Amino acid sequence: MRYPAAETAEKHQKILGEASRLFRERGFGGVSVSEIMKATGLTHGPFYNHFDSKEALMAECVDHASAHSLADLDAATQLPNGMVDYVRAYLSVSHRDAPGDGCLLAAFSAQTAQKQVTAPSLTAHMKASIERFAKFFPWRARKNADARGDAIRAVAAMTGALVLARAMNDEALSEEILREVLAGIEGMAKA
Amino acid sequence: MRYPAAETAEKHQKILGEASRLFRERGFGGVSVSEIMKATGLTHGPFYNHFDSKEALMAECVDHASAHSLADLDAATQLPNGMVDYVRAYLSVSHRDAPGDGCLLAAFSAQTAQKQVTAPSLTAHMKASIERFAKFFPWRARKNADARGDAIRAVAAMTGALVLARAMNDEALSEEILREVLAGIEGMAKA
DNA sequence: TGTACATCAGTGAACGCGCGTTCACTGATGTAC
DNA sequence: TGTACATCAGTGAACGCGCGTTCACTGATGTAC
Repeated sequence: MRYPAAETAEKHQKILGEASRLFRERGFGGVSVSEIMKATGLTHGPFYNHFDSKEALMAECVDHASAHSLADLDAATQLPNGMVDYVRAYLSVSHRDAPGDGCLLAAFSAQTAQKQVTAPSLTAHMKASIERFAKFFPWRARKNADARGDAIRAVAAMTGALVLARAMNDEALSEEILREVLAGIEGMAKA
Repeated sequence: MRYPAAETAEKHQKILGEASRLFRERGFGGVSVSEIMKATGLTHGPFYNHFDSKEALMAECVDHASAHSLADLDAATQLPNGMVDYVRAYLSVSHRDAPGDGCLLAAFSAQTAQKQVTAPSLTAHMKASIERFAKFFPWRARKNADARGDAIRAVAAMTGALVLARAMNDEALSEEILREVLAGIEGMAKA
């Protein structure tokens, strides 16, 4: 049956949101179109009223996650101590345990089978993250400061720590990874 | 037909080697049992003469890759400057472009759908890597040196850099990530 | 304002396909005598 | 040493299943008059 015009756009966003969450939790191959539509509260048929294919959805999901994530990062740049707090939240147990709402670099970077679909957005997101960190993280002042290099090192260490912490089945080690990498980045900030 | 006894063990190893390579290149879900057996030079049927299931093969593959990888790392600990050379090779373009022979932490850590199967081996591999780095990497001497913390930071940064470098579609940025993270770790070594 | 009709998102059965897995069969190898 | 037979890894067709995708149909909404 025909539905109110406003609902169509809403449902498109609902599908995107659910898919973005599920894909980050279980990977692209680990979630079926039917499952995404069920999470949205619909049957699988109308999926193709909204997206051309599962692959097209994946691409939109990476962009969707990137936009939300960058909004959080941009908010952090405007707060006093916001960037350090951002890193603390990134390397927290709660972020580790909530991949569905979490970092897209950690969730999608290793999905090599879909690199063709994800690489453009992941690359753009990486560039944006490096820029925000280079400009807004309170690097400890020093001669010839290399803010961009430090930003890359911080982002790589954060992503690696999160991915590794999620993969461990030893809680103490998992938390130690998060804690030690956090300490290293905090050490790069002004006292 | 029946085959010489020695060939059976050889074929088991051949399957393991091919699967270990393919899984690292394309992920567990990106490679079928048939494809692995074809790479081994057989039809898919006898797979079950060697392994109980695809899942059992995955578990053996992670162990197989870990054993080979730790052998390389242990060799590096015995050479003068071996650990720094190991990090250089790890953060090289050739390692980035050869995931099939490369780091299992980078290849398997983000395969969250298979965590139950991979976590024990990945955790053991992470612990072994941290220990080797803490003990054998030539950390710049200082009071109250925190070798274990430094080792964790180095391994996390290396893994993150490799995963991110592989996910980028911008060659200059990809190489910059490898180069900057390498510079950071080299800076932690004695001059 | 009221009526007749076109629209189109949602339904749910169906499609072809490739997957992991099974199995009856083959036939050279290893073994018993 | 020679013969008869049991072994069992490999073959390739077949299985059930869930996947991504398609489609004829439904029926409340929006529109034309």
